[in-house]
Amino acid sequence: MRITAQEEYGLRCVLQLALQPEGSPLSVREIARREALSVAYVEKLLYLLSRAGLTRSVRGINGGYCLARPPEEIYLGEVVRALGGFASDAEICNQFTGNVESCVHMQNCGLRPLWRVAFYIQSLLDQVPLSELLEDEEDVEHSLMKKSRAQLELV
Amino acid sequence: MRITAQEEYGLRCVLQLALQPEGSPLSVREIARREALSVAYVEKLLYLLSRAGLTRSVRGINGGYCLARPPEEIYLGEVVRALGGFASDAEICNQFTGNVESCVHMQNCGLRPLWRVAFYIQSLLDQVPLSELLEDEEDVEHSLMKKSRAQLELV
DNA sequence: TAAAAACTTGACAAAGAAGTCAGGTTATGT
DNA sequence: ACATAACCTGACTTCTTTGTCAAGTTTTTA
Repeated sequence: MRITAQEEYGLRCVLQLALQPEGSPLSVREIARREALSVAYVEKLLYLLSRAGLTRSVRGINGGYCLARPPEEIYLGEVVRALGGFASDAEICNQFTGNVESCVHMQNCGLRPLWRVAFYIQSLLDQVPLSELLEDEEDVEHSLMKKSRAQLELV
Repeated sequence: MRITAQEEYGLRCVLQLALQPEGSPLSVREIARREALSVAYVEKLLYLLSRAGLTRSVRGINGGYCLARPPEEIYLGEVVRALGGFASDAEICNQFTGNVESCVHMQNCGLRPLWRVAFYIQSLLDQVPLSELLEDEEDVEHSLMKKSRAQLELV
């Protein structure tokens, strides 16, 4: 269970865009400078994010990248998925090398609860907007708990 | 954010041990057969788990591995950490290649909230005992939510 | 006490992820 | 219109993680 390098760096780029005043694009060169990453790598990350519809590029001499939506409407879960994120249920089954009787889709697979845990975590990340990451960090954990509770009350 | 292969397979081994009646060890050969993994790989995984104090080996001709504690007292978080799990705060800083001003330990690092999210997830996993994974899977998600709420009420 | 079954552990090879390169295409400003 | 700055994207190299190998050591049973 790890946050991959690609997710970390990709999120750094997204957060730089979130700090930018709306409507003024930030160039790849500038993002790369601020995060001490190579220009080529930042290009690749933003390509992945744009492909997922999270960022938007402005071409031309004063171009760059913007968020496709305001930071309040972009959720951590989306960013994580765009950057390679969680494996889907189907992918898990395809890559499974073990005996068929233990497949995730079988009733008797001991790991199914683990995947439920993973999906639960994913659903929490889908409730954290970027704007929250920019606020006072002490709030994040508390906010997550509140969201957990809200989810519980629906059950 | 991914569950690594090592975590998945290691947890499979642990769950096999948890299904075993207490006091009767399960051989590496048998675990490997049930999970369709190589004997060598299962040896390595159990070595990691024993090193972390989660399993206990019984040598000799009818030996094998047991859980070091009953399934109710072994938590998912421990298993994940034993298998390579989450990076610590210090490791994150050591491997950080970017500019020093953005280090996790600096006040102005935009990623600190992300690490708080990671730690929060970890604390949830530390509240899920193996015994719960063996029960009806529908319960797991609901139980996680209850635990989130309990944690919230402490704040 | 000897053989067999089992665990122990470091070193290594194969597979996969991370990051780079190179050669595009598109838009802007003069 | 042309030069420039910027984005676009597949192919490639490098590095890390996975999983295997091999050569032990320990314990039990006959």
